Amino acid sequence: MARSSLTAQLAAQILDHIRANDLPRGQHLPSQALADACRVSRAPINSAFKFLRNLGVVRFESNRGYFLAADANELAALKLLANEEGDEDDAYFEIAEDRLSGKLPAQVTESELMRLYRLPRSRLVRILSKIAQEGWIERLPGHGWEFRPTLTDRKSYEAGYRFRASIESAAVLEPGFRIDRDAFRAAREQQQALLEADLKKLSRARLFRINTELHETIVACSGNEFFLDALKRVNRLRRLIEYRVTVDRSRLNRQCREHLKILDLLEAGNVTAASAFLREHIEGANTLKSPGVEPLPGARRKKNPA
Amino acid sequence: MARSSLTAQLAAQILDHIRANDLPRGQHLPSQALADACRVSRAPINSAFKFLRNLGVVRFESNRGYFLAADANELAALKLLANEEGDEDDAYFEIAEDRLSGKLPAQVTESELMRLYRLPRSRLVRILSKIAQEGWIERLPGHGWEFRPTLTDRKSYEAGYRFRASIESAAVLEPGFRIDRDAFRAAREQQQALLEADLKKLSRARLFRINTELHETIVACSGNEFFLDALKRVNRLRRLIEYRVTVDRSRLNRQCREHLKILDLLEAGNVTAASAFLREHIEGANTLKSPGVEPLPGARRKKNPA
DNA sequence: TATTGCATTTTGTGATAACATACTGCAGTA
DNA sequence: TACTGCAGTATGTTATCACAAAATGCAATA
Repeated sequence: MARSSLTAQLAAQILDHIRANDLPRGQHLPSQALADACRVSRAPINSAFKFLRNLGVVRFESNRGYFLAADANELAALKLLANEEGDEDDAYFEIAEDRLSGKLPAQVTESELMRLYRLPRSRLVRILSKIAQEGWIERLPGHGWEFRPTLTDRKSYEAGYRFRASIESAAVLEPGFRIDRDAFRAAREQQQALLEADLKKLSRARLFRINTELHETIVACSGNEFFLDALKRVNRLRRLIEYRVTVDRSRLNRQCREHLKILDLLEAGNVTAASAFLREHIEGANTLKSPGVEPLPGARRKKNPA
Repeated sequence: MARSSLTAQLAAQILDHIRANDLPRGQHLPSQALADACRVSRAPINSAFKFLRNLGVVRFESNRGYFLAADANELAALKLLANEEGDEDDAYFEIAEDRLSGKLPAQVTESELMRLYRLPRSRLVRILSKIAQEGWIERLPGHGWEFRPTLTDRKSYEAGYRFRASIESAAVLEPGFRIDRDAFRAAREQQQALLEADLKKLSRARLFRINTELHETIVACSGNEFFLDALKRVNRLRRLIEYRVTVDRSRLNRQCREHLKILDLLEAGNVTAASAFLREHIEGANTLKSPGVEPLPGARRKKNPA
């Protein structure tokens, strides 16, 4: 189920919904209610239900609809099912990977990419637009696209850290900053769990996700969507790069403790201290990591003089 | 020439190039050199030359190519030709206008928009992607798109100001901050000219552009592309909104003087003071303006209970 | 020797049609 | 009365084709 069909997405969303509301076994699940919650019509919801029925999550009764066949707790294990890496297109990651590893030159044409990744134009264009929006590719005025150094350049990597330090420390000082108690509690539990868990066993992807989620949760409390958007944008880029960075797992323990301290400071209402500490925390993370990212050749468009 | 054909764009770029390099009358203009500079092949460059020949800017000699028919100074007046609002799609502005004025509901479908604006799907999709990237529309999981409140909400407007204040004041403190002397001189001249000009005669669009250019010039000096990108993103949104805001022209004079003071502080190497003053400057601009933006009805997807 | 001119190849766009998917309203059912 | 089931409609996706635009290589020329 790697493909990002609407059905799979919705199935995951339905599971989340069940867990979030802690629904009991046997609970009726009206299509329309779910449809409203997911902002689609009943059709794709029903399709997702069929999918979940095959998994034994829900039970079907003719003319009565779908009913929960297990309670919320029993579904915990299913979380990973369709969710890891979410709604992202596979080809997107392939392109990112190939660019980072240098397989893709700096300049490419659409048809070249269509051939390479066996994509229909529509999908490719959507992916390229997304990448352009993330800032690491650019449409040339004539034909073709050009990768920008953002992804592959060491300096950009560090610039991203400084940017994060700035906006995150500013975000907690926003006048509209209000702590989201539930989110904070969840974040705290997650960090605690991390401290106790075997850090060596967690995948990089998971570690990264937990880390960024914490930071984004904090910035979301600012009530200023511009800060949150900006942070999410940097993090989307980082997600691609951090895979190639050697994770210093010995630092993770300290990182968790710092995260908890930030939550403490914020909950104590000490936003000034939290702001300063956030900055330190982020800048510290940068200087200690050593990205294995080298500048890429970046082939010129025209023939090079030999 | 409202359409953004590559030819027109390149013609404008060629004029810029001539002016920037202060080329003398009679100068030979090799196609390939221009093509390289503009990152396209000779074909569209030649097409742009043909266009410029009709305007009398260049002269043509068989088998020898194009030659400049006037010197750089004489071209000053031509600047406005294809340049005002640049490479933007007209339909983009229509959609923005209709959304801001409430003609477009919160939820729309692609074909609805195709009909309304007589656009082929490809162009519409490109526009919508751009808008999505700017953050004021969002793809629904099923069919259709939903406008986000970013554009129409008063609180978002103010959040944007605070965000700008944060990133701009942080940007000048970046370790890589280096003043771009040429850009600073140009900016200074422009502000001076503004002080002396009849402020009532300048169009809003022009005032806005000059203002944002100054701020973006400063942030560009930070050498950190994340700050610049973030600023540009907010400004793209602001551009759409500020058209509906009553410009307080009595404030423009003070604004110019503040701009000059910021440049002074930076050139004196006093980045700390510049940073603080930038923040004041931006936040001051916000509290004094009164946007005529009201929250829009934002029609629900499903039937509302009466 | 650098540049143009031109023919050829490649790329991207718009239009159209076939198909899959999503939406909606209403009759039927618990 | 609230929901499902289903049929009809609308929407979006993919494939394909013809055409326009851009890129490229090479002969001709200053």
